[in-house]
Amino acid sequence: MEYNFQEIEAKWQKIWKEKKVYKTEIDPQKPKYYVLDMFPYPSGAGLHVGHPLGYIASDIYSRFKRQKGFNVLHPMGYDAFGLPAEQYAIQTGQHPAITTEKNVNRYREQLDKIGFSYDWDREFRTCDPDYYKWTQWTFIQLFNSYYDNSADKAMPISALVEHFSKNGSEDLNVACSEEIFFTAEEWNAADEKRQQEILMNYRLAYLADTWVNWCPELGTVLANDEVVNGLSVRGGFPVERKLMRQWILRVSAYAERLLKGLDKVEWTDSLKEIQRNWIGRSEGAAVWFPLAKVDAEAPDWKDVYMGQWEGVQNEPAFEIFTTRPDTIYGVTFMVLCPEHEMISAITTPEQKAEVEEYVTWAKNRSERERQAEVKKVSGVFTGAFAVNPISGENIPIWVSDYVLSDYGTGAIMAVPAHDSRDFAFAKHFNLPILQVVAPSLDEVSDPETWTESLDSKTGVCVNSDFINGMDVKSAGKAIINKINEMGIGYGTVNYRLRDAIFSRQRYWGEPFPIYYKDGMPYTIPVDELPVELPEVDKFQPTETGEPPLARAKDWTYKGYQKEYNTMPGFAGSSGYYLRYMDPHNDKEYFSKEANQYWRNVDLYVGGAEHATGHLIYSRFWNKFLFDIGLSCEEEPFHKLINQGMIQGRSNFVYRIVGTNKYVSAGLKKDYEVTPIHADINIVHNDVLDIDAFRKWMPEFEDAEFILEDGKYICGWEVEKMSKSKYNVQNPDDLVEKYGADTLRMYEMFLGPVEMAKPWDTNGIEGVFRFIKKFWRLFHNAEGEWIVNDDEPTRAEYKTLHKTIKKIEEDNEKFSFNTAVSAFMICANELADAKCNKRKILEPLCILISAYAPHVAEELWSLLGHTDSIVNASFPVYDESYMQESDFTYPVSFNGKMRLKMTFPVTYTLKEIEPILMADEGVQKWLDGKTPKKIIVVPKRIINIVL
RNA sequence: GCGGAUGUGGCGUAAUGGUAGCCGCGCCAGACUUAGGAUCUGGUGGCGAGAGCCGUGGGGGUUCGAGUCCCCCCAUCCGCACCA
Repeated sequence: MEYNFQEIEAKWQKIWKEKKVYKTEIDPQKPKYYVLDMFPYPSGAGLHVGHPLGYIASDIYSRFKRQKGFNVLHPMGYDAFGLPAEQYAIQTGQHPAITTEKNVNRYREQLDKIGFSYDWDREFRTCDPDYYKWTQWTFIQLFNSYYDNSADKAMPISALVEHFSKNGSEDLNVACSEEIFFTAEEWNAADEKRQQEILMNYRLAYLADTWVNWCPELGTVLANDEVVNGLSVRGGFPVERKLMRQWILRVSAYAERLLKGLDKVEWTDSLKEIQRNWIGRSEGAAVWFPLAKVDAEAPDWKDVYMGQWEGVQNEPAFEIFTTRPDTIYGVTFMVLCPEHEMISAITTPEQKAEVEEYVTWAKNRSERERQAEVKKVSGVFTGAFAVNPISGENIPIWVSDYVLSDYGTGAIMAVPAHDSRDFAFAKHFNLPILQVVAPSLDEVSDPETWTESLDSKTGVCVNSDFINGMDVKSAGKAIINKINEMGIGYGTVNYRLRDAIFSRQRYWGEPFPIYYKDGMPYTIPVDELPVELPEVDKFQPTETGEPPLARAKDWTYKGYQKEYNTMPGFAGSSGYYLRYMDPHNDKEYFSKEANQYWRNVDLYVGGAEHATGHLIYSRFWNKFLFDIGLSCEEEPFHKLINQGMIQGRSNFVYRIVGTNKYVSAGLKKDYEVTPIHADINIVHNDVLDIDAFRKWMPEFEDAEFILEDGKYICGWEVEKMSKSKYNVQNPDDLVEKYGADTLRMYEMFLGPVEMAKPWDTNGIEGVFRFIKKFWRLFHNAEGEWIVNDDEPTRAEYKTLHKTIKKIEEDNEKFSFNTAVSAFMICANELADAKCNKRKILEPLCILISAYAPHVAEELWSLLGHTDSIVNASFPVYDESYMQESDFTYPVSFNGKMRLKMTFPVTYTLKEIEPILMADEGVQKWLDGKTPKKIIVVPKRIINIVL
C-alpha cells in the first residue's frame, strides 16, 4: 500500500471519534496527569497559525504521559464571550450566539484535522448557560466574602457582620476600600441600607465609584491589562478616564499570596518576573502629614479630612506612602494628585481659580495624552502648607498629575534631591532642593549645580538630624520606629496590582446575578441560577447611555431591576480548568471527588501575552475557591510553558521603479527598486512561481523578470503576520498538502516550543520525506508489506534503544525539536541497515505515535493490532544494548584535539598511560617534551598537558 | 529609566564544562528515470595546494580544557513605565 496520508488520516480520525478513544474517566488505579491548552477565542478568521504550535506540543506530551501509564485529562473548549462577536453583531444585527456557533464549528473542523487527542465529551463554551451558571455562582461567593488579613484568607461576610455587631470596626485586620471607623452601637443602630454600604467596603466583589478606563468607541470600560499605551487591546481605540460606578474584584487582597505562590510553580523566570512586576510589591512607610494653618472647626473638615492615626487624631492631615522614609528630612514640598478629595478644602482663596483650572484640565486629559506628555512638568500650588512631622518644617502643598490617584494614597512627600520626578518638578517651579543622602558625611555637594537628582540607593544620611551618618537602610528603619512611636505612621507594603474592574457595558457576556433594592445590590439565590442572557432588539447601548441589557424586556427580579452590566471576558476563563474535571455536573461547579482526583493542571500551555491578565485572574479565582474549600490546590497551573509567538515571514519581489519589471533579490542592488509583498503561497523556498505571480493580480499579468540562475529569488523579512502582508499561513493548506502528521512533526522540528520564531515552511519537505522514509521501512518500492519476524542484530537493537532513551528524555523536557531529529537519525540508520524487523519497528511505532499519530496507528493496525496504539505502553529502555567494550578517545594536547586512540572502557589512567606514551603518534606530538599531567575522563576525552 | 531574555554556517537549529555545527532546509556533484517539487549516493563553516590555521556578538577572567561558568561592553527582542 502506498503512503496515502489523506486516506489514512481521514480513516483514523473517524475511528477515534466513533470509538471515543480519547474519552477519559476517573481511574483511582492510575496516577492522574492534567494537560491543558489555553482555550481559544473562536474568531471569525479561523484557527490562526500560532495556535497549533502549543496544541501540538501539549498533545504530544499528553500522548506520551498516557503511554507512561498516566490517566491523562486533556480537554478543549472555547472562550466564547467577547467583543469581536458583539462588534460584528452591532454591524450586522446577527446575534453573537450565531456568529460564535459558526466560528466554533470552523475551529472544531480545523482542530480535528490535526489529530488531537482531546476528550471532546468534556467540551464546553463559556457562553453556555450550564457553564456560566458557575461563573455567576462564583461571583456570588465573592460578593459574600471578605478578606481577613490575619487569617490570610477569604471569609464569609456573615463573620464580619457578627464582628461589627459586637465590636464595630475595632480590632479589624481586613482588606477594604478605605479605613472606616464605627462602634458596635453605631453598626447596630444603622439601617439596612447603611449596613449594606459599609459591607460594600469589604466585599471581595464590590460596587464602587471608581476612575476607569473608558473606551468610547467600544462603549465599555476596560481592565488595566486590556489597555496598552492608552489604547484598547481589542481594536486599538483611545481610552479615557472616567468616574463610574462599577463592579470590582478585590484582587489586591491576594497580592501577597499571588506573589508568594510564584515560588511554588514551575513557570519560566521571565513569566514569573512579568507577574512580579505587575504585582509590584514595594516596602515602605505610610506617614500622616498634618496640615498647617487650617481651621479644623470649619464644616468641611468634619471626619473626612481628619487624621485617623493616633498621633494625628482629630487633626487635619493626609496620608502619604513612601518607599524611602529615610529621606524624610529632604522633603521640601508635598504633591497631591488632581483627583485628591482634599484639594478643594485646603486651597486658599487666592489660589482657588488657578487650582480649579488645573484640576479640570488634568482630569479631562485622556490617558494617552497624559502618557505621551510624561516628560512635561505641570502643576499648581494650593496655597496650603503641611508640617513635616519629623522635622517640624512647613512645606508647600502642590497639585500635579505626575502623582497618580490609584497608587498609594494619591499623595506624596517630594524629595527632589533624590527623585528624578520630584527634581524636575522642583527645578521647573523653583522649589528648594535639599540633599539628605551622600556617599559619606563630608561628600555633600551643592544642589544648585546638579542637573539631575542624586542616586540615593546607597550612602549615608546627611542634613537629617538624628539619622545623620546612618546608612540609608538602617535610617529607614529608624524613621519607621520613630513614626510608630509618634503614632503618625507605620511600616507597610504597597502593591502596584489594582483591583480588577469587573463590569462591562456590553451585551455578549455573563449577566450579573444581581438585582437592586433601595439602590443597593442583592444577589439572586443560587438555586435560581443561571441568570440567562436576555434577548434584546439591538446590541447597542440605549439612547440614554444605559448598557444593552437595559433594552431587555422585563429585566427584573421580583419587581426589582436587575444589573445592566455584564461580566468581562476574563470572568469565564478564570475558572474553566476546574469545570473540565466535571463538566456536566448540574448540582455543583465540580464534584469534590473529581477535584480530589484531578486536583490542578499539571501542564498548561499557552501564550505569554496572558501573563498579566488571565494568568493573574485565574490564580486569584482559584485561590479564592481554595479559601472557600472548593479547589484543593492553591495554584491552578503547576507547570506552564509559553509557546513562542509566531511571526510572519513575508516574501518580497522587487519592482524596478517606473517599470513592470522585477529583479531577483540577489541582483537588486544594481537597480532602484520598490519592494512589494508577494503571497507566500506562490513562493517556494524563496523561489517565485512566475506563472502563479502573473495570475495573482491583474497588474502583474505582463510582468517581466530579471532572473538569477534561471530563477526569481524573493527577498524575505520577519514581520507581524497579517493579511495585508500576504504572509498568513493557514494550517489547513499544509494539512492538505503534506498531511497532519507532517505538519505536527514539522512544527515541533522548527525549534524549541518556547522560542519566538517566524512561521517558515521552508524545510517542511524534509519532514515529509522522513515520514515517507519511515513508511518505507515497512513497505518496499511496490508498496508491499515487508515486515518480518527475524531476530534483530545487536546493532539494530542499539539503534532502537538509543532512540527510546533519547525520545523519553526529550519528551520529558519538552525538547520536541531534538526528538524529531532523533527519529530521523533512527530512520536513517534502519534504512541503511535495511532493517524491516517487527521487533524493532513495533516499539518505534509507539514512540512516534505521539508525534505522528495517524501513520503510527495505521502501521500498528497493519502489524496486526486491533486495539488503538493510544493504549500501548512506552517501550522500556534496555541499557545492556548500549554497553561497549571499547571507546575511541579523542586525545588532546593542551586541549587541542590531535589524534584518536581506542581503549577498553574499563581502562583507567594507570592502564592507559603506558600505552599512550609508547604510541608513535603521541610521541610525535610530544616532540620530546614530558607531559606535566594526563587527564582521562572516562568515555569523554584524554588530555595531555604539556 | 527598571526588569527579563536572546546572540553559533546562506537559513531553522544541535552540543551532562570534554572532537563546535547533530538533524533538516538550501546548495554542489553523481545514480536511476521520458520526466520530476519522486527516490538514492556523496560533498557542503571560513582561509589554505597542503600539513594546518582561524572560527560560537566584542573584550577580559576561572579551568588541563569554555558556545557552555564569572565580570564588563555591544546589538536585538519582550514586559513594565511619572508606581513615590
